[in-house]
Amino acid sequence: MAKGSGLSIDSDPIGFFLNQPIVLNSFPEDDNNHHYHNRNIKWKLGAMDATLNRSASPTIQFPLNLNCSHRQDSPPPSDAKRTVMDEMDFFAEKHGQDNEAAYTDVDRKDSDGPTALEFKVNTGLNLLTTNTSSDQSMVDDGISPNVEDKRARSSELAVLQAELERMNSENQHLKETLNQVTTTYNALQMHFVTLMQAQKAKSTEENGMVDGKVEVKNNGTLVVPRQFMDLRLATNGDADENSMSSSEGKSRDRSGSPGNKGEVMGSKQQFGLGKDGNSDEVLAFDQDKKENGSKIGREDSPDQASQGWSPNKVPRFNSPKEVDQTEATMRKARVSVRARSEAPMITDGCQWRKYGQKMAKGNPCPRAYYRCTMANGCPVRKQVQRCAEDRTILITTYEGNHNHPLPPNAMAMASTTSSAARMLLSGSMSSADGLMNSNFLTRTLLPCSSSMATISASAPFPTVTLDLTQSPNPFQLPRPPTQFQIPFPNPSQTQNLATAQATLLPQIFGQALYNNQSKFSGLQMSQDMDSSHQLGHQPQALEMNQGQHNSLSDTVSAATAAITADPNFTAALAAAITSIIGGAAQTNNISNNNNSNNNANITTTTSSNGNLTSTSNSNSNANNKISNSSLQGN
DNA sequence: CGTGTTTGACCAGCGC
DNA sequence: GCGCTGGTCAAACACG
Repeated sequence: MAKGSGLSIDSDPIGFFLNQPIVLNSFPEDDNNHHYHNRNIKWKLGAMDATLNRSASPTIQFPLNLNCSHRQDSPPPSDAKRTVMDEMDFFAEKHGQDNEAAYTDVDRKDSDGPTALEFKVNTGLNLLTTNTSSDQSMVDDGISPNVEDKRARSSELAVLQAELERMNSENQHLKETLNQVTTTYNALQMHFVTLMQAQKAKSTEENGMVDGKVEVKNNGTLVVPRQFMDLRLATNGDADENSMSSSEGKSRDRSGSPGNKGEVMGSKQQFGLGKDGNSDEVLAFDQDKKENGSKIGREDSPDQASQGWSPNKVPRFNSPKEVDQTEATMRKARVSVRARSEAPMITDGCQWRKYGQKMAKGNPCPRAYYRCTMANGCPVRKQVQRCAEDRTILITTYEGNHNHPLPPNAMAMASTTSSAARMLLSGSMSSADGLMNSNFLTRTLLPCSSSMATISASAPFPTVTLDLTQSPNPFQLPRPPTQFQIPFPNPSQTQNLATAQATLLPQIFGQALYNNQSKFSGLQMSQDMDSSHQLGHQPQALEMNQGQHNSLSDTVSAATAAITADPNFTAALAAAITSIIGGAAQTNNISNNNNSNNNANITTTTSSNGNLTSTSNSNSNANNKISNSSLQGN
């Protein structure tokens, strides 16, 4: 099996081009949609400015503005109503009907009239008119004794202004995000085109896309690699990947000339994405390998491979500060999946190469280290270790995001881990406090606390543990009581069970969004659209529900975004879980479903020991030496 | 022969 | 500085 070089990824050149990290990218795929967002943003900005201006004006009545500003829940206005309404509705794109109800009184009045344009202009005027009754009294009363009212209004006005400013900044942020997405989208589109062309020309040409320089001589098009890089850098997810990969610093240095490698790596990594099936790119990679003189297995192409995932390592990327920070954080984020499995590893759809094994303190079972080999520079690593307490439980800890397309059956786990990691990071980013992470997740995932996702704020890196093992046997999970138990289908094989369960997690996260459309509908829409576009068509995705699959990663990303932004996400998540509980069985096409009682638990706890739950004391003397025994014990 | 695994050695961070 | 530990490297080995 040629690992690095070819694999079978070729089968799906483009389909999985979008990985979690790029999720947002898809969103603009639909031109209409894209434009739509742009418009919204502009509108919102414009409206806000207008509002501010108005507010400045002595004649304007703020109450009206206020109404507008609070209409976040309202849906996107029809074109006729765009003006002020849009401002509020940026997030509520989907809620068509609600909008109507949400419109301010003023708007309603205006809306009565068919004239759309007038609204815009009149909004201010209307305000006057509208408020007239009350306000005018005030104005007229300039003479009136209600000076206090004026003061109250002025103070209110100040508040509103502050609010507006806040929203303005928010809009700015959104705008930037949109730009990124747009950029990404363009890049992807270009890449897609390139790939298509490459496919055609493939047989005849082995063009030299070496290293980062993808000179598309033959195709006459783009600098594919670069675009990818941009993509990844541009998007959030990217940061993850980059960060992960970049983190590998030190060890690499050891093996190879650090200087050059670092740079080379950078470019290469990005190319890693290129593997999507473009044989050309793959070849390029191989060449790189040879040049580097490293084994294939060692993807060490100095780049990524070397970058161990050890938290200590310092990112070498030249990426922007932001990225660095993000990387630093992402690098540390880990997602641990506890699953009951007899197999040495749970099937997550990815290809892994074992690069180490050693005894870990506190666990008689050796810990195995794996590296993703689906792409040369894929920074994803995972540790597999059996639970000391219950050897039937396999603990798989993932770190990093794949920088390459994933097969359908790998998407589930990847999405799950990615989303969990992002959630974790989202919390950390906002709080910048490790402890906050746990709190955040606790709040988010398990408002009530408990056992499905375990968050460890201790340890060098934040870790989220998704516990998919809930067993009927009480002893097996010496864990806190389960708060949410999501009935997962019960595949006949334990291994599948783990995967299957993991598959649903993203849905849960994503579902929260759906239940919280008022703010995240925008993302959702994009996702939905994406799912149908996703650069590609992913024939392979057929195994799972296609739509489900396609939207999976997107949904996860959106969920992450939601978590980050929405303080009320907990409620949304709870609702999502509730809904999923009802429909999980149907939505998930996991075969062999039985109605058994297998449940997946998300536990929120803080382990003192780092990641996984504190295993007992069994053998504290474990040396670093690797024992060949038995991780794979079965 | 190519690929993946094993495993002793090495390195870095951390606590004492 | 020392020891412990986690993580990775890379030569040797195994396998098809």
